[in-house]
Amino acid sequence: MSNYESHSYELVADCRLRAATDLFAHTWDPVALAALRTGPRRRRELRSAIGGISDKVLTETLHRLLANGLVNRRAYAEAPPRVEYSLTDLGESLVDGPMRALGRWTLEHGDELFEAQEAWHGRYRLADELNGDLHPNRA
Amino acid sequence: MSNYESHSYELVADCRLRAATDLFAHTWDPVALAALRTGPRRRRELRSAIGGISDKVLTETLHRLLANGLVNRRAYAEAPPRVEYSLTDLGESLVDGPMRALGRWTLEHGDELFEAQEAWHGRYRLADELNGDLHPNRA
DNA sequence: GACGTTACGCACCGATCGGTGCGTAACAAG
DNA sequence: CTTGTTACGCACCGATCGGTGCGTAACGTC
Repeated sequence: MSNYESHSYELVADCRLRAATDLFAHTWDPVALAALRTGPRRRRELRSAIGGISDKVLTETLHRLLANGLVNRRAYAEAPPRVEYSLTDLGESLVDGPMRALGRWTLEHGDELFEAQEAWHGRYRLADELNGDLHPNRA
Repeated sequence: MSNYESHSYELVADCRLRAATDLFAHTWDPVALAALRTGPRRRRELRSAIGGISDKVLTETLHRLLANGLVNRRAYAEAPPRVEYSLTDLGESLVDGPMRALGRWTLEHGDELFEAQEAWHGRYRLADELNGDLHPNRA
């Protein structure tokens, strides 16, 4: 972070982009946000709506979303406990801005993505391609 | 993945969204894509343009982008070696679709995000808030 | 012949990520 | 009085992530 060469400034300074992409860095964070797009949900509802997340990780995920100001938390003094999570204004702007754009992209280009992944699938390793491509005088 | 309750179907089936967010899951992948938005670049140029990435991780990053069909790789049989990376059509569609949306969001709401993060910063831990909020009859 | 450059590979390492399992405080229902 | 429910916490664990350091094949330069 302390080394600024001529070129590096362009993207290191664009850390604002990283601040945004980091919001998608953890597996379940975007899914949890998407699960909240229809309105407030209790913790238990979220768990089943997401499907496949562990209890501990759900806590961590919600903690991050709270820390990033993307969701609100309301606890009611009832028994059994009742806690509702909902999107903040900031969270909503993220969901129906960039995340909706991601959704559209997946609808339009998802097949291409899957085809590309399938086409690669183990058949080429970088080393192999290198030895045939960069050093063709071998063999 | 084998357990389908009533609610879970909604989002587990929306794994297409996860397929997209997973493209942003690794720290440097989106940065590398952004670095290629202006045209083809040699590996060394990318390294300094990105700034802060290690040599090994750059290799892994490019390998993933290749495997996902987001970038092309062209090797010239020269010495010293010369390899150029560029965006595929799929990669370009991702960059100037969702990634540009992310960029716009950061420009508009980046400050709110940073404020929220700063406001949280260590002052509240979830456990503390819980003991004051959910169990107010204590103390 | 020693040296530098480029684009890698490989061994090793600490930190983080996500998962499992178990405990708990509060109350309501049987 | 035992059992169930909810929303957590905590200890532990294997896998993955990103970083460091070192080696190498090919060739041009001095």
